[in-house]
Amino acid sequence: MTETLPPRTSDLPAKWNPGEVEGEMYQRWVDRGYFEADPTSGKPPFCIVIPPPNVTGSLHLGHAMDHTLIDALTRRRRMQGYDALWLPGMDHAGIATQSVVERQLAVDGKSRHDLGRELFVEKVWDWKRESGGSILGQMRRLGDGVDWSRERFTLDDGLSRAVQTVFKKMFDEGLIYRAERLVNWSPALQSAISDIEVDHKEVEGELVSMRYGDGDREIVVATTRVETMLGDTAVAVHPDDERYTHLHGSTITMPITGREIPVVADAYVDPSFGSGAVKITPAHDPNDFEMGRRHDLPMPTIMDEAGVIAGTGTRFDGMDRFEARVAIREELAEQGRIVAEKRPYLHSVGHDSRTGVVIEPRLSLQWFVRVEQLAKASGDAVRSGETTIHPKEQAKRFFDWVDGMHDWCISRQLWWGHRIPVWYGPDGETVCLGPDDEAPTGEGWQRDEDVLDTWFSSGLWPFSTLGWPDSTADLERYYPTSVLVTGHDILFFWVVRMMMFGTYAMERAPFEHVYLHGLIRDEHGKKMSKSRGNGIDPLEMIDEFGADALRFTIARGSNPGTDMSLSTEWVAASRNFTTKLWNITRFALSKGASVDLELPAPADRTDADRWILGRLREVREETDELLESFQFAKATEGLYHFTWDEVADWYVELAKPQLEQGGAVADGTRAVLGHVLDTLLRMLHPIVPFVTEALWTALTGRETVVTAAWPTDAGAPAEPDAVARVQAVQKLITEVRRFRTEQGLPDRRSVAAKLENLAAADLTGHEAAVRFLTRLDAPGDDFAATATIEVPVQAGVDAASAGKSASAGTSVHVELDTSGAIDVAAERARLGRDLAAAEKERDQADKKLTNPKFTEKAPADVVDGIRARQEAARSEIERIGARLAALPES
RNA sequence: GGGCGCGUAGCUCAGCGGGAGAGCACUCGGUUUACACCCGAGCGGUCGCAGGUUCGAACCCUGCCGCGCCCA
Repeated sequence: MTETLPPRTSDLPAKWNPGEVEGEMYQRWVDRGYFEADPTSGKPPFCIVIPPPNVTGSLHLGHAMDHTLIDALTRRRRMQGYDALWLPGMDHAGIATQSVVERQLAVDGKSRHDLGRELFVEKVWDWKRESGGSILGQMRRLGDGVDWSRERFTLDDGLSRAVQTVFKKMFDEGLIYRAERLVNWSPALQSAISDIEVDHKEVEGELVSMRYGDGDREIVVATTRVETMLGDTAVAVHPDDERYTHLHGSTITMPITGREIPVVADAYVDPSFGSGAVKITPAHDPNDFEMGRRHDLPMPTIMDEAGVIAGTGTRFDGMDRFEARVAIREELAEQGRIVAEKRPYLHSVGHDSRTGVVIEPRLSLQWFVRVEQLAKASGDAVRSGETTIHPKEQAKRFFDWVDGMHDWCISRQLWWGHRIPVWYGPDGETVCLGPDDEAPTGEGWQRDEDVLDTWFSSGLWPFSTLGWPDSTADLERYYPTSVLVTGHDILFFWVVRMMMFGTYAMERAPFEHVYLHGLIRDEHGKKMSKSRGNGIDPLEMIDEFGADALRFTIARGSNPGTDMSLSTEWVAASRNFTTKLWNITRFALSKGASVDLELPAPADRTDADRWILGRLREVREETDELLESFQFAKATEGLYHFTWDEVADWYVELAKPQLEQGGAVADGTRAVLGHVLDTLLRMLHPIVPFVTEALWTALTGRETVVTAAWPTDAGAPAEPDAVARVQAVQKLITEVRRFRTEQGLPDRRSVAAKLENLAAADLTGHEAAVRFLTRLDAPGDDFAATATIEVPVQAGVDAASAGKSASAGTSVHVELDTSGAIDVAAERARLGRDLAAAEKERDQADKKLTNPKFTEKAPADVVDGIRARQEAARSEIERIGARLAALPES
């Protein structure tokens, strides 16, 4: 599999230009079939189905987030030796897609009715072929490692068979029924929609109190929707409300229509709200509908599908509902029937989430899924642990939803979608057909006109895409899928439906894990929206910074349970990271780093080698743990800091003198560099696939990192003494640099220095590294120290515990010849700051240690730790005090 | 109204019982043969407020204030 190619070291350009490389690289991955699953492979299966994007949609940051995380999971599993399948596809988006084509027709002044159903649907297919699915091309830009050979579409033949099969099964088992109900009706779409497609928003309306009836048979009712009075068929009062007892069983006369409507007694009415009497419009309000059923009231519909008043026999027929609201109020006012008006009156109103139009509850004949049993099975799958929801806080939302779910209205008054497979016969027959049944052809048979909610087919996605209802090898192997990754805002849309259908049709929940990520917001945590103009186009980010930079930003920000902020600056910072990775690899290659060299034997490793190999192992283990628990942000952050702060800033720098040294040490350094980068690039590959592919193939001369093995044994056990010595060296270097900076000694200016006490500090052999990284020259004959830095190092502490020479509290002395007087004020200030810090440290320790309760009750190791800190602080204070005293008067 | 979550450096966020951290921004210095998409050094915080538990609280508990999301 890893055919060896000639080393490409020399091909590595000075700069990483993602835009020039990514497209071609992606195509190569696809051509070589890296992303194709193989059910015959004998490897363990791992499967993720894409949360199907909408065929009309284009890639936005929400997708980018889904896809980055899914791709990271899938690529890692592939490297771990799984037969990894990420199955792509789209849903047909009934309403959205139909609307697109209807808008095109409208340009020519036509409607779908001018074309007729068959021709219109053909037109939509034409649109889909020509313009639909642009998101698929955009997924390639992101680097999605999907199996294109298994791409599916909810309206393709196989998935349509699945829809019809499950519909018939549910119909036959009484889980799907048709009924005249009050549904959420969108006058804009002229279709029913389901509960979750309705957004409830607070709006400023009006509360109008008006008087019905006359004389001793009058009653005051209040409403925010005055126009519905045309459809009132009763006034309800509480049975025990003495104000209205005399009216029970009688009728009152309606204004405008002149109809006589009954006064009914019903305990649902809250006598303390308003007048205690409620107008009842059963065909236009859910509560009134229930009341109407209880009292067997007539249910006249007073509007047409577009929300225009119709069939009331009043002059308001033909008026839009909002226009009528005003007109009727004005007429009632003229009649002196308006008792009170409260305006603005803040109340919650349902809106069609797609068009923003106010929902008009409408009495109509629709198809419903009886959800009780399905919802319970879904809840049980999570309760039993068959499916685990991450983060677990989200499980409660899931339970609340499935436990209180209403029947699901699945019919839509559209043409684009899966047409309901029910035929009505001339003698009132109702026949539901499966996909292989012959449709009745006799005289008078008619097929149901409606199509199914798109989410009916999306709900089958985890198994319909794998071949169900046929029992295919893919279905057998990849169902249930391993993980579903999606935004927490989608929980009720896909996740619940997929869970319901999976537990029903497959008798197994469709996912082992559900990972719900947060949403992407702008740099100030605000929701991105068109109206705010703060949206970021992921494709523009890819153009400007490369796909890896966008992916890295998203992965780095994706903390479970929280939304993330994103801005151009942050993507730029991620791009900087890929550049850093590029440069350290390029440096290593230029110095002959290789994966083919043997790591030096443990005894031959330098402290820097031991340290970085130990850190590599720790980071690898942490990364594994974090990725297994969907903690993408922490895993990514850990790799970022390891790469930049440890490998680049320290190991690469410490490697320079080692390489300079030549011989076995230099060879060992080349091997360690090769090993560290090999491992690091593999670990980063799932997150930043492109740059790691370019670098890893250059480093190793092998074909691809996509199918390279995930590191399982890289690095070496941590060696505390080596770690301590490297930390001591780092501290020493930093202190010298501080001194140089504050004394205004430019980096390039050579400063002669003597380093003393290195041996006592257990730092023998590190002098070259210290000199190299602090630009300190060896003392010449004319050396005359003008300043001294004393750096307490703790190298000996760990060495002592490891049985070596104890040298706790040792300081390294650096004597410098700055060729002139030093800036005493600067030095005094620097020492003063250090002294204050040490005194604060000592005071805190003193306070604790003089508190007998602390020494008695706190664990011994904590007390010991504080003692050690107190000791260190005291000697530091003493040391600084001496230094200050030794400074010349300023 | 119910539920969930969040208030930590200028901004965005980690930390969730024993030494206040990161990225970005900012200041100063730097044409160091991997990198200015960079390097080095720094500045910056009564961890929302008030109580409580504890030897010890950013972290646990209670209340309050402010904010976000979901559901009704």
